[in-house]
Amino acid sequence: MPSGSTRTRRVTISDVAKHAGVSTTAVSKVLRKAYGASPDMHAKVRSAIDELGYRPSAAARGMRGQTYTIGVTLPDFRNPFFADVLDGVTAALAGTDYVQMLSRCCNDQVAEAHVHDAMIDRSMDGLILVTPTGTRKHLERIARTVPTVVVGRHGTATGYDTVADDDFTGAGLVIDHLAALGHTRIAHIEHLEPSPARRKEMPNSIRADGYRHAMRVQGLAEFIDIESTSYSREGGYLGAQRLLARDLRPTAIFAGADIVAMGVLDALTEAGLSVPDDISLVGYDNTVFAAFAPVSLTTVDQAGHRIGFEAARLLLDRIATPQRPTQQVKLAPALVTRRTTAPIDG
Amino acid sequence: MPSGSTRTRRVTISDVAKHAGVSTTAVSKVLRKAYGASPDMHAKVRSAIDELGYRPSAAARGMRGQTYTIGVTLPDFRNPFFADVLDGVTAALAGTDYVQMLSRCCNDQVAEAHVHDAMIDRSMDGLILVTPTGTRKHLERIARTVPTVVVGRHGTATGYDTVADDDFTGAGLVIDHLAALGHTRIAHIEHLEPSPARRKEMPNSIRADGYRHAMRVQGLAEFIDIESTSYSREGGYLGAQRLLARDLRPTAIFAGADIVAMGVLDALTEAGLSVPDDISLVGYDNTVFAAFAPVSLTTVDQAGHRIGFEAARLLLDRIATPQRPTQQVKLAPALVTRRTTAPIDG
DNA sequence: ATGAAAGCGCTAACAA
DNA sequence: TTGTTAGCGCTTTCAT
Repeated sequence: MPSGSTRTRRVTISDVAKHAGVSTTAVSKVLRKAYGASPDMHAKVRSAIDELGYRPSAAARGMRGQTYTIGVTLPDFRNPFFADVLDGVTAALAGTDYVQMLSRCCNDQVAEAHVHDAMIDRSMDGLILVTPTGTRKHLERIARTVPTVVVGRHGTATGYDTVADDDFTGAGLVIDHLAALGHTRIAHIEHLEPSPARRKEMPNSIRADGYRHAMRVQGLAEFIDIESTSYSREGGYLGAQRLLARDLRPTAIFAGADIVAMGVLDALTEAGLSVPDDISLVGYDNTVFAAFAPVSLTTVDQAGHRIGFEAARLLLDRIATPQRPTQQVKLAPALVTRRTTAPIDG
Repeated sequence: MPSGSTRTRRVTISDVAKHAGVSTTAVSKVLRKAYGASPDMHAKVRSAIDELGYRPSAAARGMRGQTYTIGVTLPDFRNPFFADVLDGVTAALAGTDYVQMLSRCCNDQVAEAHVHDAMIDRSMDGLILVTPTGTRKHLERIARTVPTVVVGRHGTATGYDTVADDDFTGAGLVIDHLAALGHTRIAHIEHLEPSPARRKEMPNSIRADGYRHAMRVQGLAEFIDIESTSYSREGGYLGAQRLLARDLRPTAIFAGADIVAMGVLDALTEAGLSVPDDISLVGYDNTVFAAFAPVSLTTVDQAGHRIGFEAARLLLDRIATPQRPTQQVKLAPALVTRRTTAPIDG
């Protein structure tokens, strides 16, 4: 709000039009690179824009056309994996007129819905929702309102595109690796998924499914052992404590996420157990934390950068062609072997 | 953009007005809790809003009044300290009509300016800039356009409020602690600040000043030893490597930030040195990473949550009273002693 | 290829 | 206390 004394009126499209001696329509066309403006017109308008230091008001644009704003929602700013995703989005948006604005979703359905609403209220042109917790129905409703890409959830939606890591395969990579090292008592700490409907979509559930499947394929069905807590440091700590209390404790733990592995390490340190001598540990995400030398965690790289890049690419594509059929992109994970896994008799 | 088939027109203020049998002005007043609407009017409008599921368009609001959007810019999403700041902002905004939108600033003056412009273009009501790298002049210009609070920079500005940790004192806490443990060869890894103008404002420079000052006070002037790299893991790694190459290597390292300490630990692990037996290490920020059991880093808590909270509080205050004199809030840091520091002869 | 004019959904003077 | 009305800065028909 201009406050009389200091704040000055913004340069508007009509200032530019007047300065260039053309109509506001012409300026608008140049701004949007729309059809119907001669090279001459372009030049005149461009220089007027530069001279006056004009910048279009996104608010005003939003009332009729686009705001050139992409909204991105994240469940958590502490998990460094998401920073990789954001980098990918940034890379895909570089060179376009689009700007990304972020919000945290709080891992809570109501708060999440508010954030989505807030972005829609602000006329954002498209949304990238990273591992949202909302119901399928809610997501479909959002997607009906604004072009949307959902990251990290599986399944085929009718209204939005999805980009996800192939968590099923990723979990398999972990189990195969541990089995090859001679481990049999391989336990898993999962993020509890209370909603049966979402169990088919959420990465945490898929990872647990992949764990079960791979254990069976390896002939280790009888050793399947899952602790359900949450993808958080506390969840890892609690899950590990319970696993250590078993009569025959596991020789390897597959934590569903690096952040969970952090909690596991807290518990193991406390119990005086060393990794990998006493117990092997694998995470998931390949966050910067996993690469940290004193930790050096074996984990699964799910290519956060590429996930973000693909999501943004799909979104721009959908903004341009809202009618095209939805796409599901699944990216292949890769095992990153470090120093928290060792042969069983090593 | 509505695409004909599926997307439906949004409910507008006139729909609500019609439904409630009142004027749009009345609805607007109720929305803004403005003066001049009877309780009766309130009730009628409220129920119409609920029945129709109306939500105001921020774009339209932005053209005349407020957008109820606070823009927050961060230099880096990987440093978990900033998550604490964001939590504080969120806490202060809870219960208000304001929503925060984030953007990364990339630690680059040009990119940063673009982000600031993007937020201004989107008619945000206020900006919280967390450790921006721009010049003082640039910041003053932003503040002349929109109410602004700058976090993490020192000095008295005429146009914007500031909230910062007392970095000078914080560095002193570290040196006093290490000196009390008998250390004399205490080295520091700082973030290089090329601009002389900003050297008086940036937290990194102030921490280095505090280090020098405290060393002198402790009678350790001759041992002052600074490596200039950057506040990043790579910076810590590089700085530590250089320090370890000294003829007489330091017995303690004060890393300017926890993230730097991470890099130092990488280098120490690589060199086969153990902490704190071979060398003591202190960070700055008290991020979650520092509390992580296998690390257990002694560090300085700069109360990120309170910093964010105060910043948001000041901003809302300035939005309400643009003319009030600027304020500088400086928060006292506290040393958190953990397991990376030990007596020199321990 | 260009411009005039209508209108997007709100807020804020002003009138009643 | 309430309603009428004029824009805010753009985009978009629709003439020319």
